[in-house]
This record gives sequence, C-alpha cells and structure tokens, in this order.
Amino acid sequence: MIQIQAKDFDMQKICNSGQCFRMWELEEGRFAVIASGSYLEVSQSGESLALSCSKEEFQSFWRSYFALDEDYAAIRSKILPEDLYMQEAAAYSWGIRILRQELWETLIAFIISQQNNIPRIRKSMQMLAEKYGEEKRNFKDEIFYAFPTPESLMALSDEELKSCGLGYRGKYIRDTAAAAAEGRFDPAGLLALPYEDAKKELMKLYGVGVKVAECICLFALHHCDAFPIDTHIQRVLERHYADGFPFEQYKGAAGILQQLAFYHDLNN
DNA sequence: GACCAGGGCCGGC
DNA sequence: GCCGGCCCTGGT
Repeated sequence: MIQIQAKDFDMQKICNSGQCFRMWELEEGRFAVIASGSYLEVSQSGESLALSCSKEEFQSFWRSYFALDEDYAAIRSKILPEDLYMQEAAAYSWGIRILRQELWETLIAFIISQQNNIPRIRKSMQMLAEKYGEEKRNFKDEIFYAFPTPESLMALSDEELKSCGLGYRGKYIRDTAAAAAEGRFDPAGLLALPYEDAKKELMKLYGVGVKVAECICLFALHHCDAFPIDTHIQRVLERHYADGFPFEQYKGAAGILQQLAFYHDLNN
C-alpha cells in the first residue's frame, strides 16, 4: 500500500470515461482495476491517492499506466481561448487521463465496442475474462481473472462466443486471436511503429476499421494525436467545429482533447 | 409491442 | 466511395 499525491487526476471520471472496461467503483471513492494481469485497488480523496501496490510496482507499472508522469496542466493551457466548446468540455471532463493500456486486451475491447454501448462492452469483457482467462489471486487472496490469451480466444466455438454477448463481433475476435496466435499479427511489433504505420497494420485485422484502429492507437499505443471519430465526436464536430477542428494547434494532444469532448457529450 | 441507437465494419456494387 | 445488413440490449 502506498500513498501519493496527484493533480489533474479524477479516478471516477477515468473509470467512466469509456476507454477502459475492466475498472469499476467498489464504493464511493474506491476503485478496482485489472490490467496486464495485475489487480489494483485505488482510493481517492481529493489529490490523495492510496494504491494497493508496492512502491516498486507503482514505479515500474502503475505510474505509467495512469500517465502520472505527464503534465496535464500544460495540455489544458494549449486549449485556445476562443475555442469555447473545448474550454467547456475540458472543464467538465477535467481529471480524465489517457491511460497506457495493454495492447491485446485493448484491441479486443474496441473490436467489441463497435455499434455497442459501454455497459455491454464491460459485460462482454468481464465474461470473456471470467470464462477463459487465467485465474489469479489479488493482494487480499481473492480470485480475479487475467484477460484471455490469443490462443484461448481463437479456440472458442460460435456458441461460446455468443454466450459472452458478442453478437456478430464474435467472428472478428476469433479471427484476430488466430492472427495473433499464428504470428500473422505481431502485437509487440506494433509498439515500435509510428502512429500512421501502426494504424495501417491494425486495419488489416478482420473487424478493425478506422475508428477502432484510432482507439487502439490512442488508448494502448499512446499516440496522442490519434483522433477516433464515433457518433458522439461526429456530433460535436458538426455542432461546434463546422469550420474544421484545429488539429494543427492541438498537435500532440488532439486525442486527449477528443476524450474530454467524448466524455462531455456522453453525459450531456 | 414497435422502433431506435449504441465509442462501426464488411462486402457487394 | 456508397450503402444495406448486422447480433443484441436497454431505453423510449
């Protein structure tokens, strides 16, 4: 258990921001997250965070996962004063950070996300993990489940996929799992690629189009210029950026601002 | 009960 | 490049 201070960080908003689907609120101000096969609990009170991990685990993994090494105040200061919509969205959504999530799990999560809603995405991810993921024990000796490997997902039958509420996305997941297991797709190799190349590689996968590829670039590969346009962001662009979104001014942070706008539109 | 939308993509044209 | 179809579920 360690205590840290974090500015510009709101665990509840991050939890509900639609970028991670294996994070939930246990009780007011207390959260659990499973990522990269590790289980963590976080309690937040103001700028104080209590994490259920060692100092070493924090430094080697969770600090980077939560993007606590980044200066979000500097990002906020980049918002143009005349960009009234983004000023409002950022004020509303402030505290959200773009996490550094594990690629494989994020890839499957966003394949599931298409033509779907957040509660259902969470449910499907949870069912996949509980049925086909490795059983592990957390620091309280309670059982939790790692996210299933490509090998275990490629072996699932139509019925098994259907039982996780995946609908027509089941075949996308099985095919992508097979591609990863058979080496036709190399997740590790993507980490070294620049944004546009990574996006291109992702779009070769069955069930991954432009939008899902952008999400993976942003939420797993941490390419902060990736700018996923879903129905919410499309609406925001039409209502508030009829003359075009100022990508040049927001270079290096467009994806982060996209997420603030997404969360704002989702809840308003 | 009917209808629609939800962090879209594929395949046929 | 456009467009119909798609699994399923919760909301209206």
